Amino acid sequence: MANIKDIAKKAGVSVTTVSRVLNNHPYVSEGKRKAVLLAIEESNYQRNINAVHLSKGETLLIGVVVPFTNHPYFGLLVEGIANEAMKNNYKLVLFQTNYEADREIEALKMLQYKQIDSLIICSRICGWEIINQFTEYGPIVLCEDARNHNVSSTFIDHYISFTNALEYLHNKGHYKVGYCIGRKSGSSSRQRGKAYADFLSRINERYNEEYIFYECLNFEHGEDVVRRLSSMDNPPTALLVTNDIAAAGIVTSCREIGIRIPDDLAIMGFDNQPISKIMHITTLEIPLVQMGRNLLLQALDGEKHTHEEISVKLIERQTV
Amino acid sequence: MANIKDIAKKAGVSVTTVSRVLNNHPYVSEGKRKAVLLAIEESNYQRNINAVHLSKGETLLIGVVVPFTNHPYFGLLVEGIANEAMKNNYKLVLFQTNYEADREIEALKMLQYKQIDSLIICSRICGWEIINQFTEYGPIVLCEDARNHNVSSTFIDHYISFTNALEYLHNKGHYKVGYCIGRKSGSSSRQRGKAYADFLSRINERYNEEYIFYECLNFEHGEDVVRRLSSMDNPPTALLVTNDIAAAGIVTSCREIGIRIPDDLAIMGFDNQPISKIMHITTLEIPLVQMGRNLLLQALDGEKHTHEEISVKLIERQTV
DNA sequence: TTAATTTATGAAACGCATTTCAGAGCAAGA
DNA sequence: TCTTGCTCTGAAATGCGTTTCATAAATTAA
Repeated sequence: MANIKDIAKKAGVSVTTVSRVLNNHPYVSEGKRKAVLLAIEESNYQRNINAVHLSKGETLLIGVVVPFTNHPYFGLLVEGIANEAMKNNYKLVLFQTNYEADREIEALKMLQYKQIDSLIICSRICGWEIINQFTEYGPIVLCEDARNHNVSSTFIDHYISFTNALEYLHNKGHYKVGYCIGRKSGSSSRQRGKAYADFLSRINERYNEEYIFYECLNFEHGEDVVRRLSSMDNPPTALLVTNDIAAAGIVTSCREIGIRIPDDLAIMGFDNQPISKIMHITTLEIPLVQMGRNLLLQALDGEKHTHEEISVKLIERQTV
Repeated sequence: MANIKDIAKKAGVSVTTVSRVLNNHPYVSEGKRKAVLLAIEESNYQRNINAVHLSKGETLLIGVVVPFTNHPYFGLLVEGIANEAMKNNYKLVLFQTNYEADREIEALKMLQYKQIDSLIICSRICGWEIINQFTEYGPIVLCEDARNHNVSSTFIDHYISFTNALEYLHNKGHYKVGYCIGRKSGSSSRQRGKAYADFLSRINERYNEEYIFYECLNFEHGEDVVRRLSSMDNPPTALLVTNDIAAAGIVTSCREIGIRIPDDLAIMGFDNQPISKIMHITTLEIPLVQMGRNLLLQALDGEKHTHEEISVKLIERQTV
C-alpha cells in the first residue's frame, strides 16, 4: 500500500506538502494541492491512522465505562454519549465492567497508554485512591458528584431527589415506605441511604432493614421483590424504585397476584423511561440522554474541570 | 516520558532486548531480563500503545455496528460480544448508526484505515455492493445469513422460524394472523415477509396489508399497535411480534383496554427476553448472548470465513 | 526604496516499538 | 574433529505521518 512518501514522489513535492494537503493547512499553492490530490486518487492512498495517532498522540477515541451495556439506564446514557460523539467525530470504546474493578482499571490503563483520549465512567467501582492515580494521563469524567476531585462530572443530587420523592409519598399519607436499589455500595446508593435514614427520623419511623431491596436492576427482579413483599407481615405501603424498568416489573407482578396499585402499594419509579409512561408509573424524570451528551462534551473539554448538576422533575401519574 | 530507547540505555542492552522482554520472547538471558525489568520499574516506563499499533499493524480493537445501543435485542447481542471480547483481550468500538448508512460506512472506513482489526455488523443497512468494497481490508462479520458473501456470519433462519411460529398459531386455530416488525427493509424482514406470504397462500388466506405493523421496536410501540388494532373492523386473532419487549408492550396495552390475552388476541414474542418469562409470553427463543459470542470469535478468526446457523426454540407460555 | 510581513516549500527531526538479519558462542551428534 | 543446531544479542530496517525550523519568494507597509 502506498504511503505518504510515495505520494510525495508521485506528485513531485515533499512529504510535508502532502501532509499539509491532507490536513487542510493553508500555504499550499493551488497547483501543488491539485497534484497531490491527483496522486492520492491515482494511488488509492489511505492515510495510516495508527501513524497519525502515534504522531499526534491522540486517537479520537473516548472510553465509556458501564457496568452493563444491556441496561435501560445505561442504554439511555450511552445513547446520549454516542450521539454527541458522532457529532464531534469521536468514536467510543465500550468497557462493560459487570462491576468488576479490574475491568475499570483496564479502561484507566487505556487512558494511561493513550489508546483513548479521555474516559467517561458512568458508574464507578474503583475507589478514588485509584482514580486519582490516573487523572494525570487524560480527562476523566464521572457521572456522580465529584466536585472535590480532579475530574469533571455531570450528576444529579441523589440526596435531594430521593428526599423529594420520599416527602411526596409521605404527603400522600405513606409512612411505611421502602425502596429498591441496584447495589448496596456506590456513591448514589450511599446518598440515597442517607436521605432515607434522615427521612425516617424526620417522620419518627424506625429503620426497617426489610424495607430495603437490593439488586433491583431489571424487569425480572420485580418478581423477587413482590414475592418477598407478599410474605411480609407488615409490608410497606409505598416503594421507591430507583429504576423504572424494575418498577414496571413490580407493577406487573403485583397485578398478577392481586396487589392493587396504588391502593395496596404505591410505586414511584426513577428515570422516566418510556415504559413508565405507558404503564402510568409515577416517576422522577432524569434526563439521561442529555446527561450523556454533557458527559461527552466534558470529556472533550479536557483541561478544565467542570461540574454540572442536573435537576430532576417529579412526574405524577397513577401509581402513587 | 521514557521510551524504549531510554530503557535500553539504562539497562545496558539493546532496544531489541527490551522489546523481547516486553513481549515475552524467549532467548533473553535471565540477567538481562532482570536488568530490563528493573529499568522499566525505575523509570516508570509505559509502552506507547500507538507505536505498537503502528508497528504491528493491529489495534486489538473490534468495531461493533448496531442501529441502537439502547435496545434489548442489541443489548443482549452486545453483551455476548463484550464478554467474549474481554476474554480475548480485545476492546470494542461502538458504532450507533440509527440506521443511517453513512454511520455504517464510517465504521467500514475505520476498518479500511486499520483503526479496528475487524468489524461486526449486527444489523446491516448498506447494500452488499458497498460491504464488498471493504472485505479486503479486514474480517467483516454479519449477523444474518451471508453464505454467498466474502464475510463470516452467525445467523438464524428467519424464514423457518417465522414459518414455525405461524404454523404453531395456525394449529391453535388462528388463521387471521398478523405480525409486528421493526423495519420494512432489511434481510430478516424480507425473509419473514416471504414466510408470511407463503403461509397465507398455504392456508388460503388473503394478504391483508393492515395486519402488518412496522416500527415495532420497543415497549412503547405496543400502544400504537393496540390502538390501531382496536379500531379495526376485522382484527387479527393472533399477532407475531418480532421482539419480546414490544410484545410485552402490546400485552400491557391490551390489558388496559380489556382485550383478553390469549382469548381475544394471541401474542407470540421473539427472543425470550427475561420480560417474556415474567409476563408469561409465549416466545421463540433466540440465544442472543451466545450469538454475540460467536460473532466475536468469528471476527477474531480473520482469514477463514465461516457461517453458523443458530437454531431457535419455541417456548410455550400463556399468551397463545 | 527599505523594512516588515506573509506565503510557500522542503529537509530533517520526532513520535516509538517490532522484526529481520547477521553473527557470536556453545553444546550435542556424527 | 567437524557439522549441525540451538541460544542469545544487537544494528538496522520498517511501519508512517506531523511538525519544527530554515529559507526563499512575494507582498504590503512605511
